[in-house]
Amino acid sequence: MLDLDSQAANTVAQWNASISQPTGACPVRTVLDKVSDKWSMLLVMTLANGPMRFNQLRREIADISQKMLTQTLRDLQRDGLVARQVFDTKPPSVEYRLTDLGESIIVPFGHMIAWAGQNHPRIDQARQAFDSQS
Amino acid sequence: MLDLDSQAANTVAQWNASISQPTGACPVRTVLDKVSDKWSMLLVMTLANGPMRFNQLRREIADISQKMLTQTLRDLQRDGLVARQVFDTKPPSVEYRLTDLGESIIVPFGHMIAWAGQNHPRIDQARQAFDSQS
DNA sequence: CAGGATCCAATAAGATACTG
DNA sequence: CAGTATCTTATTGGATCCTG
Repeated sequence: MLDLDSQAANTVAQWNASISQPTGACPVRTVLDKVSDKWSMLLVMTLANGPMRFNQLRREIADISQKMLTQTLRDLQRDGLVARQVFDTKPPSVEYRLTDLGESIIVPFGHMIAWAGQNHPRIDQARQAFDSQS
Repeated sequence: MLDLDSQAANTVAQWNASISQPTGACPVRTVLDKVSDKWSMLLVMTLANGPMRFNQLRREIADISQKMLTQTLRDLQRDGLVARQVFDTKPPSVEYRLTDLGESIIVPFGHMIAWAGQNHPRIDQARQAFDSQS
């Protein structure tokens, strides 16, 4: 697979360039921190179905604590992935929606999901083999 | 952009399917845990340049502790992303290399890196805007 | 050289109670 | 409804010492 190899080589090159940057400014880590975060991507994917209000998200996710929901939403807003709109009703209502930037991350994230779907069986198999012989 | 939207829609569909699985068996989480891990992907990318021995990796990465190097390598081996080969010399030498599965994750990971490279400026800008007004 | 075993500090996250 | 504030616990990672 020449195409796979060239993609991989390109990735390695980008990676090498990104790592050699000053600590804390690494753009890759900036993104990976979002992806790796326990709730960020779950929220992004939930909001991919359309704008939602605070307690709506809370019900949708169910096992997220209110603290983590607040905190994760604020971080996503800070990074420009999510927009927050307050409607001055009483009681107040606040709506969250993905920005264009927020929507765009779904695509590369999709490649990870696709890879996960395809290779999860192999990983699972490797784990069982490893665990059974050690 | 119809293509982007259809990719995103497909991703959302895959995601919805994956989440509704029994807790702990979610293939997406399995992969994200690797990606999100502080050292896993750094090791994978380092090994992308070729097989390497334990202390060689240690020097290459420099700021990884011996504990984390051992632990991360074992996890990667358990997941079938890295192969460990012991040469019975004295003192013993152990070589680590990516498996085919390990190499293949570089591709989807590359899409994340590319996204990061393209959108890091926007994220940075959003952060500054957010921080300056709150 | 390639780790194993401990101990300790930092961070992340859950539970709970309260507010405009 | 949409949060804030605080306390406590769980997880992660680093430092250090030891071994075949």
